[in-house]
Amino acid sequence: MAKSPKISASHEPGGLIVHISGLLPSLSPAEQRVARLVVSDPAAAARRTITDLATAAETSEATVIRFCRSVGMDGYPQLRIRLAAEAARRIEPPDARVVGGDIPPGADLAQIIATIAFNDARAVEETAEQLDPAVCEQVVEAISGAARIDIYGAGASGFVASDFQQKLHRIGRIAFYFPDVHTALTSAALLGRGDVAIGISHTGTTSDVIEVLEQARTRGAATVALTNFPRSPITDVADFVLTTAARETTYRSGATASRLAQLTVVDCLFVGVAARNRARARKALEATAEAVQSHRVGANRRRA
Amino acid sequence: MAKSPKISASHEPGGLIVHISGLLPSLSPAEQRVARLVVSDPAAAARRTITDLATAAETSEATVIRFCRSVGMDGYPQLRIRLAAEAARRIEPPDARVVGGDIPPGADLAQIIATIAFNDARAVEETAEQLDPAVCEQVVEAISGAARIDIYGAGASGFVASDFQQKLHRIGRIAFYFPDVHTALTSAALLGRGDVAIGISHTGTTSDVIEVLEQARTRGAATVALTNFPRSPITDVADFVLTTAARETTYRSGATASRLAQLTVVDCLFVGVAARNRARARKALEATAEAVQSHRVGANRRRA
DNA sequence: GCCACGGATGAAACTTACTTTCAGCAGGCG
DNA sequence: CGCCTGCTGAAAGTAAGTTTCATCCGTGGC
Repeated sequence: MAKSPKISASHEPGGLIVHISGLLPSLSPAEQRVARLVVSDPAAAARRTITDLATAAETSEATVIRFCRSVGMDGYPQLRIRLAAEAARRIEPPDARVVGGDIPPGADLAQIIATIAFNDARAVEETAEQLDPAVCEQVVEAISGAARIDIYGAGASGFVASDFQQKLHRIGRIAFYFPDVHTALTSAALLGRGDVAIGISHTGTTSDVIEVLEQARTRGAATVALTNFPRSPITDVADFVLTTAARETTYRSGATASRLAQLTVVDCLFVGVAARNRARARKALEATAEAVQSHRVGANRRRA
Repeated sequence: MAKSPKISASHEPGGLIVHISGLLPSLSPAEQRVARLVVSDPAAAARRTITDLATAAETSEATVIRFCRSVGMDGYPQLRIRLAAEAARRIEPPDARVVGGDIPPGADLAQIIATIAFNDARAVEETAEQLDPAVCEQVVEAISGAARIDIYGAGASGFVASDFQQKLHRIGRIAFYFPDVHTALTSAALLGRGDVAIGISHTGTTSDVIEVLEQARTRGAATVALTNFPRSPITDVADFVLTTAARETTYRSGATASRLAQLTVVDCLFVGVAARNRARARKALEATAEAVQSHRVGANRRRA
């Protein structure tokens, strides 16, 4: 036994494949044939049955088992699983999707999907990373204690504002959203100390939203700005500034990345508020879910 | 695909786990127990023998096999290998953020943010992975050639529907969204061959949306469903099925993950449509951007 | 309320895959 | 030349995976 009673650790930490390659010369001829097959295409080997692999290596099943033991595995099934895992790991990481990049003219849909998803996911992750928990905490506290919450947003950001309003409403907070500037201004004029006003604007330059937020601030409400640009005008009228981290999206992406980033922030605030009073929030959510139940039809189909 | 000449394809190239999550509600109770075990710890499942897994799921081996078939595998060994590969691919996120998991009661805001962002980003990525480009392509083609596009969605999905409508409108496509069922039904009744109707429902069980989509189909329009559950009722009335891959979100997350996933799909379709006629789309977008310019105030501040 | 039906389920029979045993055989050495 | 040693595959044995089938349970029709 040239190979074994040694305490050289059947460790093989990094790569099983590498480990096998290293052991190759110390294996018997028949086992080497098996090893070569395995090393050259681990994924394919993982798919084969032991008989299959034995045949391919022009040897018997017994030899394959011996090979498994030689490389430190308990048996063939274990080897198979390890191989599958190895093979999966060494799959090329996503190709050259330029972050924040444009979509090349010749791109097919699969590429488009990959690029968009990559950028969208990145926007969400990066937004979360740069969010200041301390500021969030303060905003959550303000919202939790507010008598009333006004949320402003125009265009695309209006969707997010509306979403936020709905969320807060569902857990029993008094929140409003106004699709119309004039109504919003009127409402802002009625805010006072103890109320909260939230303005959402990706660019931070939407005059309508800024104006309304400013009005709210004058009246003594705590103002919150949600924007992608920490130095944009909207931040001048905000007590608390929360920023998203969507890279400047090209016109083609439809600005969805910024939308997703905003929604993520909104979700964080929402969950933060809900967490402050679990019992009440849970109850409210269950009640609202119950309410739409009659508008749902039977369950999913079984089988194919 | 035993069910209809549907174009939705048992695709699942990206994530097997995700695929299983989506199918979960369409599985029988015993199979669901198996599925939950598998989803919650794929790596562990891969290590188990079929008998072992069956015991853990408090069921018989036969059910495990049935489960394998239900999710599109040939048998248990194949599932095992795929599972091992999947598990290896997803480099375990360092800390204990349970995917799709609940937020622990004691969590501070920083944890909440991290958890939410992680789940949201994952939903976006996984949705993109399992999207079938071929189906997308067909939908894009249908939209591009449509005389008119109706988009339906209720509640949270209504936001997405509305967003989609606005996007298409911005690049000069004739698209409509109806917040009200009656109006929607009326509109659907006026659709015909060459028109496209798109129904959005996370659960796939929203009767209002299904009803309207069915009406549209009867009138000869091409129907598209966007849902998280590939076997849900809405897919019965759809010519094309597009699925999102948001894991079942806990009540606390406010279902934002599913929203983001839907938006991502919508964005892909939008970009796909826009890419079909770059010049025209670009021009339209520039014109619309121009239009809101007067509602923007001066640039961002420099310095601190 | 009863019955027929269909789907879900696990026990058991069955098949296939994996593992062990063992005898043959090739090469090396006295 | 004969014996030993270690490699090897055939075949036996065991465990894992798969199929079949009887039972059970809920549903809807009469």
